Amino acid sequence: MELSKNFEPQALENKWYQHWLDKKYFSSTPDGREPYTIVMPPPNVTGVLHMGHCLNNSIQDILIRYARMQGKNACWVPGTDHASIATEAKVVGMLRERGITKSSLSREEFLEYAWEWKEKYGGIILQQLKKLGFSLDWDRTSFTMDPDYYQSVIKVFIELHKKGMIYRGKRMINWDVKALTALSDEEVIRKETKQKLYHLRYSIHESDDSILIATVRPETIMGDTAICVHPDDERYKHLHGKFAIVPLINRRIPIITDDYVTMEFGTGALKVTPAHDMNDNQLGQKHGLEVVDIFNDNGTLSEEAQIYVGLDRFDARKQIVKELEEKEFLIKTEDYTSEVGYSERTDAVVEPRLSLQWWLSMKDLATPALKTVMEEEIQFYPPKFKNLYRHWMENIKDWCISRQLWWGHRIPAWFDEEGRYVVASNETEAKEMFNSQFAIPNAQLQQDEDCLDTWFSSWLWPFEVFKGYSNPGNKEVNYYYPTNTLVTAPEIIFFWVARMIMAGFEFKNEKPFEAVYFTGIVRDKQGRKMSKSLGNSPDLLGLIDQYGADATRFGIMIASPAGNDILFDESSLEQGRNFNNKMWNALKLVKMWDGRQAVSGEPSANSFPTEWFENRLHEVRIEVDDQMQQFRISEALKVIYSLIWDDFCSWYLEWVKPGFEQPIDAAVYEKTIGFFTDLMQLLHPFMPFVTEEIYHLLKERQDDLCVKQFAVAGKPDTTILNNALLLKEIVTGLRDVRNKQQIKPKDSIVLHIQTENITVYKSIESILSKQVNAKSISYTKNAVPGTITTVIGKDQFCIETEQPLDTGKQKDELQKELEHLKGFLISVDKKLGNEKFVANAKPEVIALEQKKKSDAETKIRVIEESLKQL
RNA sequence: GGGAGCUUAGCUCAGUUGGUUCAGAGCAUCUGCCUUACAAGCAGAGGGUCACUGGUUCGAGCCCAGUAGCUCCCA
Repeated sequence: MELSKNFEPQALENKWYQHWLDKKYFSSTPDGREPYTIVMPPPNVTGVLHMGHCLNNSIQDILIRYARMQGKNACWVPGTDHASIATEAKVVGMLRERGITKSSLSREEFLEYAWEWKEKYGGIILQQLKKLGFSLDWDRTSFTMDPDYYQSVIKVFIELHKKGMIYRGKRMINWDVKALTALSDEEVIRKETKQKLYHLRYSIHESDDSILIATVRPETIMGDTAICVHPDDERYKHLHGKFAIVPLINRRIPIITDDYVTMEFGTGALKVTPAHDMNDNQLGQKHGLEVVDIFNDNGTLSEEAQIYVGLDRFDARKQIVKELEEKEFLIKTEDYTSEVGYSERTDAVVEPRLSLQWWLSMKDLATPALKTVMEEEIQFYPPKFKNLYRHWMENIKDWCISRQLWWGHRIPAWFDEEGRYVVASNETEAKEMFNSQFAIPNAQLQQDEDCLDTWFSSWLWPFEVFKGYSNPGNKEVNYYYPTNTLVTAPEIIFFWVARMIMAGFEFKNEKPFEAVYFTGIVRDKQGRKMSKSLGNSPDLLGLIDQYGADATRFGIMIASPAGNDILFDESSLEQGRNFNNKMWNALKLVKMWDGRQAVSGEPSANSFPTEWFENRLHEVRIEVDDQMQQFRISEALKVIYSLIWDDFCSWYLEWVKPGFEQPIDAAVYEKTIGFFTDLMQLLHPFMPFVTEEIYHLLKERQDDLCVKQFAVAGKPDTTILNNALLLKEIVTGLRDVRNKQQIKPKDSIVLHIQTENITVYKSIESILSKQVNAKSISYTKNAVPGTITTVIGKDQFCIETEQPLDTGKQKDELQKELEHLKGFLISVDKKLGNEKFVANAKPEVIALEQKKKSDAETKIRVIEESLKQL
């Protein structure tokens, strides 16, 4: 069989993915095995694959594949989220391109377009995930607006309303004047913005006096209902209890005092506009101020403003500044920079606004959800996020669950013309309720126009993907719920994670998952978050084409410690690609031995490498198990990477490699194939394609690596592991000497070893001579004159070479090491001489120090002897 | 203003209850190699006052306090 020069991933990936699907390896049904369940954080239907998805889902795939290979019934559920704001924006955009405005359509017509859009584009991201080899149970693909799911969301609303937890309330909200919707705080992006601070003169009622206020929003003066100063501010004490006159509209407003005001800022006098500023609103409530709302929902001035009615807020600002200036109310303008909120979706400046919205009371929901995390019934990885979570949960605010959108779950509330309402699952039921509650038969009812916040549906995800709410107690939800692990980004810890935990307890009486693994945020080389607007996200599909899916997975995982941001750099994908080639070439080497084997008379001759590697595998298996249990996934990958590249390729294969055109011992060959197989299995969850391919090329097989079960790791033999460490150390040390003495790789040496441990050396002699190109190895009691001497461990090595010796250089090297050792010995002696150390330290620590001492002493003696010889 | 976190090699980061022979990896750098699996490679090497200052301890990169710089979240 001819193997290509390098590993070529492209064709293999599709082949294997299709094979796995055909074999239904990713499908799960409840059975007697222990389940291992992950529900995928559903990406937006508007989404296209980006680095965040790649990282997030790679981790999930690794966990799922690892669990599957451990014999668990692994179930990974895919799906998408309807994303009301984002999707509605996309649909509106699509309609605009076709020359259709949303307002010209009925709700039903609009939704038809929206579904059309969803059917066409909504599945793209799921298709893209297949490219990365993710082992999702596709038959379980869910969508937050699937019919059953939709009904569950509505029922949940009704249930919570019945419990009195949902209410309507006028609240200050973040209003997006472009999307005409309320935004949660989290959907508002604060940006440093250059503005102007206008100093305006308000005259005092029935007086020639006046007061200066400073504001960045002069267009809101028509909504002013007070001026507030600090009670201790000497400048304004004479004005306490008086009234000021709002310029241009001449409204009389009180001058109030509150220590909320910062005396040093601006003029120390604050105009209070309760309808249009969060802080002013609180101040207004505290002081019982009038509320004058001067804006329409699209950000234009309303009748209440009296002037400039119908003009946009920013145009109005310009006009008003001009008029204020002309009428000499504007005293001063200065540059000022502060944070302004922008809509995440439309980038419009967010308008704080009073609005009648639906709210969910959170206090009772938060209590068990906080407790379960604090008591580690749900574990956070890394645990530092517990603090953040606690802080948020302890200061939780009610959740505004209504959105002024059509795409989503329509709020099941019916109103009559007088504004009375009932919450019901349909209109018929609503009419009955109107009859019984208000004694109005056959009322004329109108359903609420608004939709529910998307998170109000996705918080049900962990159980509703198994129909745990719509069909409670069914076999599937009983088997898979609670799920095992949630993998998500820390930025949605409040939006989603916290709320899923609340929903779990509220509707299932049980936590939704056992552990939450928070990934980092993927940033570019300069540390900027990857985003569409910055255009700094790499083309992921392009990268997969270029490097292969395995290399892409490797590249993103190797640099991704739990919970820390990762700076994405293409060079780590290169590293992944090189790793593929390394394994591919190792395969080529091993395949060369196929059919070139001999049954050796003495199997023990070559037993050291195989015995060592077997134990090394045990050791690493245990380590990887431990790392995986702690979600130290990139560490686990690093350990496997180094096991394959360094231990297997660089050491083991070199040790067992036969001479040119020589046969290999058949037993060693068999073991080597076995080791290679074990390595591929260990790496498979991380890099599924290349490992499956090599698995099948190593040997004719009927089964697939994808579902091959891990054997239980044996107990490693430390003696042989330590002997190998010694051998490696000696080889490296001698190669270093060769390098420093400029002995050409092709020139052989004669090695004399002075040691008390000849038995160990005998077992590694042949490997040693091969690795350092030694013609012969002999053992000696005394240093050999005319040789290069080096000390490794406690043993002395004399290197005989035809090269002329540089004794000066040799002496310097030995001298340097001697000094270092002496210094070291002093520090160890000091430690051992310290009574407190001997009294307090653990016995094994003391024993260790004593070993250090005797080792150092031996080594010093050996070096001093060598120096004498020179 | 409140809260959280970070600062370890030129760069990006590991470093698990404080205790191996002066702190690890990848990339980058330097030296030598076309050695028959691999130059996308092999064999070596250099490089760090663990931000700073104190404290606890026999012992601190790790624990505590303070200082400086940076980042994020909330108001």
